[in-house]
Amino acid sequence: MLKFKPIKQTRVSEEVAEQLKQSILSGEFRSGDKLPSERELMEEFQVSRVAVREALRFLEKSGFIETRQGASGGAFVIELSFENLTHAFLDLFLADKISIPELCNVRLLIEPEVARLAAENITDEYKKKLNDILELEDEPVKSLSDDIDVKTLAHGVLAEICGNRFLEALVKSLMRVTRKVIEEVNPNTLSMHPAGMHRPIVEAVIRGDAEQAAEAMRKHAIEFGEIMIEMEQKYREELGLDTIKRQRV
Amino acid sequence: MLKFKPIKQTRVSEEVAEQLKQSILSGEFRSGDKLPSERELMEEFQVSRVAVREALRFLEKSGFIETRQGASGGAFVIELSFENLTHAFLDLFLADKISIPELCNVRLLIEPEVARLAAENITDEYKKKLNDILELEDEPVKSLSDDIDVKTLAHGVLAEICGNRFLEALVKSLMRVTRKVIEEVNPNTLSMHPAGMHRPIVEAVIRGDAEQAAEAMRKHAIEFGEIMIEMEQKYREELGLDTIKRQRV
DNA sequence: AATAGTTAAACATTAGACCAATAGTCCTCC
DNA sequence: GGAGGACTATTGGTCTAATGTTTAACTATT
Repeated sequence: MLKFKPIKQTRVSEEVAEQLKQSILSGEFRSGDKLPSERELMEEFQVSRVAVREALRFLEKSGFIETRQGASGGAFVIELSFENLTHAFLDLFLADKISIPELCNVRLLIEPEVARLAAENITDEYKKKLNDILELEDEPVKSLSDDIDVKTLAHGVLAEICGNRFLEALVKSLMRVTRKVIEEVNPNTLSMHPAGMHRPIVEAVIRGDAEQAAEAMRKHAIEFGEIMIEMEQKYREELGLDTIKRQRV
Repeated sequence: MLKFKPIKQTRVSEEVAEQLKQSILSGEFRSGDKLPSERELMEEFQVSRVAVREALRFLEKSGFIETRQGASGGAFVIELSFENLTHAFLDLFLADKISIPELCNVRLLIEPEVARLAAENITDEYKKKLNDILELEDEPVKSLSDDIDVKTLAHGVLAEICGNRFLEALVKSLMRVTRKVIEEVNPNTLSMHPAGMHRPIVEAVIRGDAEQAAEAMRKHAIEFGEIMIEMEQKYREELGLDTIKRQRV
């Protein structure tokens, strides 16, 4: 009894994209390198330029390359970032596959651990940076955007300190999503919480007190979560939507 | 002094994609609906067919639509899944932006909490399902693939029970990445750990014992992490690569 | 020396044609 | 009357060729 393999029907552009992706991942092309021009690729792969372009768009959306127009332009390999992670989170959120409480509870789970690790791995260099952040946070803010920038900074730096790049990417992505949510739901309010609210966390990290850092972050995350949930309920009331049930970890 | 706004230069296909995406997110097109054909969209947007196609490829890659060929084919809106999340994780991994220890440590952080929540939210219906899983795990396995399938099942169901769709998506994505890593690094070994190893976790969840469930999962995650790290080191030795330093949470 | 114009390389977009897959219709031949 | 096959229309997939746009480097002019 012969067993036939099903014909896999793939798009030309997908095969091209796959080969290029492998080339990049294998190190044949490194960050900063320029891929061959569309016309060269077209000859090499023996496909039309349209196919090459679709493949390049795919790689671009995946975050592997960027394309520049004009002379000395082309497709350049770039360092893969966690941009895609952020987009994936954001899309899930926009499509109502994730709610604000669910988002906040995940942050509540992750961020205290990040603070704990940061306290354990803190270096003198980062101590200085954290001190600068404390000063920044005490200054009066001008706009919501600036405010979020500063508030974001503390979490981001802690994530960098924690020594786990995966956690770092997760935290930074979650922060960006949170930011987008705030901007959409509450674009007019200047600030939702008093200045210097990260002080207890940051100070504990600087001291190297892991337990205290985790506990302070936990408190902060809970408080922040409450604010977010309230904010959303008010928003939904304004729009006449159903309010949703609270959920806690 | 007049202030000019810089000309925003966006690709045609991106604008088309953006408008279509908004239409989908706003509910104008729902899951299962068919978007207009490429030729219709081309007339409506007043752009070329190539531009429309690039936009559709983007939406397809983002997980919003799928395209079918032939008569009564076209671009159909589908339910957004966490597929993208998985790809984002996997790409970061393939590009060496995430290591196995980092991955395992994140799982070690998340999964015990999932087990705890599952124990708190367990229903009779899921109790039955978990009992079935226990039976399945006791059976002898035939292939690595089947083995992973079964092992994966327990984690996945717990994630479903936990009541936080974001956590569920994260856990399932992390599992898929883990699976890919195992398949790449250790394609020949049948099983890495004894059958029925999820029993303590699942039983605790069925009992509704949150603390015990979390603790059992923690133990399992640590054990599993050790195995993964060993497996990788052996793999790297075989290939003559540098071994990497252990890292723990 | 600074500015303005020119050119060439590369991506961006368009138009039109043809191929391939698929569902429905119709038609012929038992 | 029914089954199988041929035909057709629709729709995505791909290709070719031409033109537009952007950019950097070069050149000429004042």
